[in-house]
Amino acid sequence: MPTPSPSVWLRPERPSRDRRLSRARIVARAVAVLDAEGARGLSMRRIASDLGVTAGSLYWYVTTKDELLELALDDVLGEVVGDGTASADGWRDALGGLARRHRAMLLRHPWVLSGLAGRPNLGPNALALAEAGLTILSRAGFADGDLDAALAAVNDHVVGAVTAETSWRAALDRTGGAEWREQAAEHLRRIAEEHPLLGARMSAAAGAEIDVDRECERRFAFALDCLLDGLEARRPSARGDVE
Amino acid sequence: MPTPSPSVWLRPERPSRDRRLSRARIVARAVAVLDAEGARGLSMRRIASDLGVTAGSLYWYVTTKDELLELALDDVLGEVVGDGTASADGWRDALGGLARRHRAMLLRHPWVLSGLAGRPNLGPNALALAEAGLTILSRAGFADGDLDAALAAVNDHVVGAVTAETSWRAALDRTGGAEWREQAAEHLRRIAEEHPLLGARMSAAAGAEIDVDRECERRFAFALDCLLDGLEARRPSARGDVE
DNA sequence: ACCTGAACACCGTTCAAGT
DNA sequence: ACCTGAACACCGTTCAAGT
Repeated sequence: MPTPSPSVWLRPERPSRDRRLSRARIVARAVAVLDAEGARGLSMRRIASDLGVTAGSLYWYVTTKDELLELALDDVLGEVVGDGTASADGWRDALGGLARRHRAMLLRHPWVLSGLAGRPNLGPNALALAEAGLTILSRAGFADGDLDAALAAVNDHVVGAVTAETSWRAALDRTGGAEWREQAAEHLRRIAEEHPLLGARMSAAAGAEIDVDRECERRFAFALDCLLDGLEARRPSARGDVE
Repeated sequence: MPTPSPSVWLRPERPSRDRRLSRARIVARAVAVLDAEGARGLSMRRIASDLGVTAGSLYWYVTTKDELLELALDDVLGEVVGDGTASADGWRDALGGLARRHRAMLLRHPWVLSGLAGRPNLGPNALALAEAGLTILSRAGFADGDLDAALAAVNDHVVGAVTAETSWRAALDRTGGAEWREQAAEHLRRIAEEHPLLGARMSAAAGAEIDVDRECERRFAFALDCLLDGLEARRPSARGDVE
């Protein structure tokens, strides 16, 4: 505590500029490392050395690496709820846009998915994202249990789709090397024998030299349209829907 | 140690003699440890000591811990494709049943989700599961790109829904202790202030002392029904649909 | 209050050496 | 062929001690 003074306001703020560290700086560095090198590249020691500090000092701001990951998760979730949220579009476009921005964020930070599973997710940005979705759906007429279920349906599709996409990309990255083309082709032949439909789909994809980006977007939009159609059919009323 | 390759499945297993270890025994032990203690509890040294062997010896059968996780993943995927697959039900019940068994498996082995994201998934059971889904949808009349997209839609929903469920459970487990009831209530009050809709939904859930199992099942079925409705609407023809 | 330095109890992986 | 034992280069976390 600094020397006492007649009033807090007569004394300048604590010399906080001397602090080399802060929770925000640590989280920002963690996100940068995760983006650049994935979950494997992240260690407390790495973050500390990037910040010119000892590993132990991080624990002054963060109780555990797990907690740091929770903070990093919520940090990037902040990218989803943009200013486009309050648009006056119909509920379909509004919710679809939210889902697309959510997906885009997960593709920018794929490490999020590897930590989402068993981890609680109650940060301010996660809550704001949920509120944004609930607002759209509530205006569209959903309430009570259907409101929860409708939002969950769209959110779950986003994370499921991006999970599948990153898994597909990982497989392509590893078999993409020229050294493995022969092996991969042989493996594909075997697959086609035992699994005719799958083999046909895989060779169709290989033959068309498919653009993975576009194909993933197409599948994402397909299921999203199915879901939104389903929600539309179950939409009870149009309270607040001025259109 | 075997030569590295892009995926375990592109390389035959090492020939066998009488030996204390085998790939199957190692994978079985890994799955058991993962089920009992989660991904954190798994280490090469732990598996080795469980099998009465040194850590280094595992590398005779497996090139890397990552590859072992690929094998463990496919191992539990084998639980999904049961004998019920070839039932003569309509395509809706058949596909829905497959999705439900998939979900049940993921709930039994929640560690799968934390490894699904960046990992290739080309094991025999993953392929068999895909073929089963393609068979159902193909008989229902889907073909080409819609066939892929329809299967992806259902699969993605399964993994997204279980991801959300495990995350919810993790949050409940941590705030469930009696010491945190006060803190949690205060936090909920704050949430309700800034996020009225979310706050309302959360206190509705808390007030009803909601059964998480049932609620998760309900949401899962809700979105699944939306998807199946959407697929039905997009179903081009009924080739092979004798009904 | 904030950070260092060293320590503790772990990791995955490699590899010569044994059998 | 299969496994040991020891080593290497890491981890997350704690904590007395400094400033």
